[in-house]
Amino acid sequence: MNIQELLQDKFSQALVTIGAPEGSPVPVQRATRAGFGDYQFNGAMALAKQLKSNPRAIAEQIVAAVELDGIADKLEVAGPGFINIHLSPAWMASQLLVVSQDAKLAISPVESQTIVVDYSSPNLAKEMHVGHLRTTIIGDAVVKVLEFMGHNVIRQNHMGDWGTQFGMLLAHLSDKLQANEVAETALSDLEDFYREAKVRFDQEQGFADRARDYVVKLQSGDSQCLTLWKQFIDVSVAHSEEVYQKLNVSLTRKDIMGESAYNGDLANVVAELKAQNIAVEDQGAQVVFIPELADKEGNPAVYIVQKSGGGYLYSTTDLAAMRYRSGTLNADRTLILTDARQALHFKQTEIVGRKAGFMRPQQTYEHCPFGMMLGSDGKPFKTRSGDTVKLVELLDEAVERAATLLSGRQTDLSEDELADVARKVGIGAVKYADLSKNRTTDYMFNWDTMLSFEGNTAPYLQYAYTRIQSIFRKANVDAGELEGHIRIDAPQEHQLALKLLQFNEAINAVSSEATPHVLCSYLYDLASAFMTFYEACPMLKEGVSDEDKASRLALVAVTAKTLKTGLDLLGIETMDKM
RNA sequence: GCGCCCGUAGCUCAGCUGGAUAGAGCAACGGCCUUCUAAGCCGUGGGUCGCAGGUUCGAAUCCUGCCGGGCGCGCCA
Repeated sequence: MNIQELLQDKFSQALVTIGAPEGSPVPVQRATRAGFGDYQFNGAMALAKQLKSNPRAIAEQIVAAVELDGIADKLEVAGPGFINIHLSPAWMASQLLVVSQDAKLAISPVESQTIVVDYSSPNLAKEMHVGHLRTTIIGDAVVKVLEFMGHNVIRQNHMGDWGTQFGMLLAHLSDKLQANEVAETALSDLEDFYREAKVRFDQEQGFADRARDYVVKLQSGDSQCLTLWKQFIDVSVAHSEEVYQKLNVSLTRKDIMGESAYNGDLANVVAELKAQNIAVEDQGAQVVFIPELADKEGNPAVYIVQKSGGGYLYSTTDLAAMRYRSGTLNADRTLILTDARQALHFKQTEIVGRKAGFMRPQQTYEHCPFGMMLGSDGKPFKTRSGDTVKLVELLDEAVERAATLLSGRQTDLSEDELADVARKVGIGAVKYADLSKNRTTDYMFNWDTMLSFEGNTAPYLQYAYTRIQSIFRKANVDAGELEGHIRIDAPQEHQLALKLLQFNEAINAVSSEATPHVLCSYLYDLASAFMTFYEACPMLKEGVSDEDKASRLALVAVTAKTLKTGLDLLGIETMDKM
């Protein structure tokens, strides 16, 4: 249980005591500014209205009734009837002791669920570009947080490895191999390869027909065609694995469940929809009419599950995926991280799938949308030459910039250590820049913002961590062996301790809303509270009492542990020196 | 035309289960290193929270209507 829940519990009991109507809200929230305590209870005003009484008098009654002995030092009624809650330093210290002794930082236990997270899902026909960054790293952070909380998480990399464009690519690859090229070489640059194939498709006589022929053969399981397809997929998957590795993302080959995996089930999906009279034939295609999404004239939305030519669409694949996740994987929740343009599609898929019984009512289907990446001109992000920016290139540039910055600094790090720090700082900066935003609308891509190392950035958090490690080195202590006698005295110690105890609240928010940016801003606040503490509360300087030193080292040890845990969950690496 | 999302400081963004004087970072300006690592700290300036109504003791947050932008609406994914 986190502090907020604990206080809500206490206040809701107090409300019963003073005879408040049943079901009255219990608005406990973090204090909005310094001087208003640590938390506040804001329910007195609304209650006074209902009870036709004076809000300050109600607040006084609640203060008298609430049992916070040992938890809060002081409760004060302020303004129209706010109750400001000042937590007891001794209680906070005792809570920190619990946190410091628990590997999971005393994260509140939850009922373990099976949660499927569909993320990254690149199109294998092309190289991963900056547009894939969001789904990949947000998804990975969400997955790690859920696992940290004790859930059974199943990653699903729903790769785009199937579809009409592969006909063109396979025809082109086939020719390359005929000319004795090796697949790896031919596909070393997927963008170039795609462009070449496209040019031939548009211009070369007979090529388009061959391409279409390949699609049919592929989907009907022609073995020669499948071999060719498999070669292409292998090389392309290797490309994305290179990116995953650079990004420090936890996806592996066993998490791949591409569109092709559902190919054999698509006919069943349509047959079942037809059998249930959910899908009907219209203009030669198999469609589902969705009255729930009708326009004002009553025309239902149309959801096509099979083309008039017999081909299947991504709607069919997503229904098959839904059924697989619900049935075979037995998911309590399914989270799908894609860009916002697909919102309607997933809304429709859910309606149709539920109607068909492809998932159980209590299972959730949660589309987690986000905006597209735009250039500074407000248009979809492209390089000057009009290409998309490859993810690998962005990452390499980030590491290079970090290395340049490092080379200008005084350091006792070896070459290898410098390279390692540059990598962690560069990659961390890129990830944090994206993870820390929660826009469902489009957002601007900016090299300088993305590769910035100052202010609210990953290096700031990494730097806070290394400062603590540096203290431990100088003090010659092992953080794990510190005695936990924390005494909270200075206001900077109080703020830092408070922040540490709120880790729980941040984690909960990430898991329920799939919003890692809450964790980012929590960690930034924490690092910031530490920096302030660091300036104000010396540990190893002359004149510091042994007692202060021990207490502050212990406090800082919990800080380091929390920072590291939080950054790990975000997929951002820490280091001892930088 | 209908639907979804959005409009907060010069820029990029938090805040939106309604709570006190709307917050960060960058940019600008002024301080702080013979150092518990200045990738830092402290401070100053900067906002009719798109506009107008409504609900409320209280609205950036909820409701309605406008204005502005993005996206989506039958055989791409």
